[in-house]
Amino acid sequence: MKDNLITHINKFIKLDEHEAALVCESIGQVGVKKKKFILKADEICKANYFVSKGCMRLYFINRNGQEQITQFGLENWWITDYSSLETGQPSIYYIQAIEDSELISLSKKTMEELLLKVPNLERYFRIIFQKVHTASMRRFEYQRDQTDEERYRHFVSLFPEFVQRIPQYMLASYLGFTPQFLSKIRGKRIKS
Amino acid sequence: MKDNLITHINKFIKLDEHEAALVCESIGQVGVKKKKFILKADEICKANYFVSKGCMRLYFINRNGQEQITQFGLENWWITDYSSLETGQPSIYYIQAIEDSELISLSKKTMEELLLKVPNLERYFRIIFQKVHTASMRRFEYQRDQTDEERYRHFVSLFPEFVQRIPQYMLASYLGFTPQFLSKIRGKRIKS
DNA sequence: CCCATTTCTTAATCACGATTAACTTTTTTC
DNA sequence: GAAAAAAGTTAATCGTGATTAAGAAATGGG
Repeated sequence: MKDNLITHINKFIKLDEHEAALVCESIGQVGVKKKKFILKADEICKANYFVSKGCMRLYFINRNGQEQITQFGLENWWITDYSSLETGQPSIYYIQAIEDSELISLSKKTMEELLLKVPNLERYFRIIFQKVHTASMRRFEYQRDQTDEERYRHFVSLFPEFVQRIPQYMLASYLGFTPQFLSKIRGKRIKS
Repeated sequence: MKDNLITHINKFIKLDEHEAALVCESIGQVGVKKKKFILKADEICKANYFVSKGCMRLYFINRNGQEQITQFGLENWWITDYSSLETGQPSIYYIQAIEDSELISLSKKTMEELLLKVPNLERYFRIIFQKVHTASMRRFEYQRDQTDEERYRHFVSLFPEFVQRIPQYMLASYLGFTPQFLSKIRGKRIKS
């Protein structure tokens, strides 16, 4: 499983054997069963998690008591609450497994040490964050340029297989509307 | 003006004299008058820009022909369309000066060369992107947890001085609603 | 295989904020 | 300092998607 991360890193930078070994020493492996949490609100987020298998979700509870999914963590994605991880303040987020998953964990402290031992990894994480930022901008564009219905249809056209993997109410939450509305949209589709 | 960038970098990492000199050699300076553009839609974004003085805005035109501001670039912020910059594809964005501004530009090619000469900068940009990502998440939370009116009042309470610096229609666009609606909100406030 | 829980559907009513349009005020330009 | 352009206001109407509620279907655990 640790190989997945090494492989991923090697897509962006070149690690020599020694560096790869250092990375492997520093990281932990966690198996998470479906519906189990690795972070809950009011806890302090301890690590950054690389999803090597399965699927996670990051969400918070809004003031109406509804879950607001802000991110899915699929294979080869990092997932965490950076805000809590960086500041050491309690998180408002929950991170939960949608499927039985395998994670690689990298605690804040270990990450700092590892970055000193393998400075090359700064480049890896710089590239990852840059990609994440670009994706955020893209998502923002859609949010501003499309109606909820269009955004749903667009998402389905982009990720048809992923849509099958998760309950619809999670997709509705991620896209920013209610399950009832999603059901309404889908109802239309069948009738036409 | 180049000093502003060096100072900013030194807040996060330590550059020695030689490295600072290399950075200064690599970057360009641009003065931009109010309302002038450094990027327009359909152009390819050539550089990343550090705002050392003034204020910029990043926006695109949505399908209804309205400007959608996605980001302001204040002093000590980087601003660019990373998507176009990375892929070399035409941008959909405009980057325009809201005030007379001073920018430091770093072209893609030069940035790549500079990162090889001063690997330490990978860390700087990693940290910057991580901060940007955290800010995006925060913004997303507000988007999902507050009504437009609440988001406006919250923004004003966080950045009262900035709100004075920009036209209201730009703030409305940034916050994702119409100038008319903003006007309505403000009307309420005065009456109470 | 059955009961409990989770997920999805349908429909009626409601509210936030968009749209349209006309007008006022402020800022810029010459 | 006058004319033009840009920015802000107000009000009436409209539409998207929320809310509420009740029931149907699917899934899962023992």
